[in-house]
Amino acid sequence: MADDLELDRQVCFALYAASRAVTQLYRPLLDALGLTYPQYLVMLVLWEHGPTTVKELGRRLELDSGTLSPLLKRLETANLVTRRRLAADERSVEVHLTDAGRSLRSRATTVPRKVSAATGLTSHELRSLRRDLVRLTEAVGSSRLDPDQP
Amino acid sequence: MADDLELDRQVCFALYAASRAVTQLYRPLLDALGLTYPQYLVMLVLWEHGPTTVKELGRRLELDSGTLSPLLKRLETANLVTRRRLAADERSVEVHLTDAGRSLRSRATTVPRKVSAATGLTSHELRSLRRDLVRLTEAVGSSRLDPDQP
DNA sequence: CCGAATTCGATTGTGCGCAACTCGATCGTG
DNA sequence: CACGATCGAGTTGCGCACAATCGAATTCGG
Repeated sequence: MADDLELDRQVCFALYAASRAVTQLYRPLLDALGLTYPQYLVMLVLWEHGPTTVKELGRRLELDSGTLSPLLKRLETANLVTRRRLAADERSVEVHLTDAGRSLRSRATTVPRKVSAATGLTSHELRSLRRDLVRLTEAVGSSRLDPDQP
Repeated sequence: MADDLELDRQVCFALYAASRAVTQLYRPLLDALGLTYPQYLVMLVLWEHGPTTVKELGRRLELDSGTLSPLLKRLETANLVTRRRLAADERSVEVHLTDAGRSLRSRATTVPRKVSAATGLTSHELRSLRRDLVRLTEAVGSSRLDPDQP
């Protein structure tokens, strides 16, 4: 019905708009570090876990090599990471922080607090929002919608 | 601190991942209609409100002309919309549905129900999630973070 | 072992998002 | 009315996302 199509903009569009708005919030902070938001996510994984294969980055960030390969190439050009093939499995590439990549961490520590303050939500609301979003992502990830089914 | 950087992936990453997961959920349904998700949003506005200027589409969808102009050109090539300058203000371009664009609406009516069913959330949870997302978007939209401020 | 299937990463091509810019139309002020 | 400022679209350039494909390395089944 027409009503369904009007209502449709409610949750899904809200999610789409919120995600872009938050990315915009990060932009000036990350510009100062010379990073984009996806690049920042990669750096977060490397800061937290150390050397990580491309496959593992893809698993943690839910991104594929078509996104990660050129992104990592740009981080390498920026002298923040290096890549090397694993001796144990020459198919795998492990991403390592450079000294510059490691030292960038200290300049990034103020980012999360600024962002969460700007959201205008309490930490309780943020936690509740996160829980719903994770549930949504998990439920949606296991669905394969068929356009011909009801 | 290091802890902050780990926590940072919590809400913001959840939002980023959920948004992409939901877009993936739409993809097979919209592929059957020959639309991308942003194109579908434009069609929703046109189905609901009729002829709309590019500026008004941008206001409703929070997209700028750099995104909308090429998107509308593709919808025009697909024969779903036409564009014409307003006589009253030659700067403005009004977007109109073609007959094919109007008739696509009936094939889109099943999309919202399929998507909301696949989210695995109750309608109450979806409403609560939407409310938080809208608040987040509004709070974030009025913030301009300065990398040099605390 | 050995050939087929799988895995990993990179590449290609398309379509956003968004900043920065251009250009013509319009508006505001003197 | 003149003219500088502003406005609305469009264009350009860059960096994702993601589907599809490729090639090399590895694993698996017979």
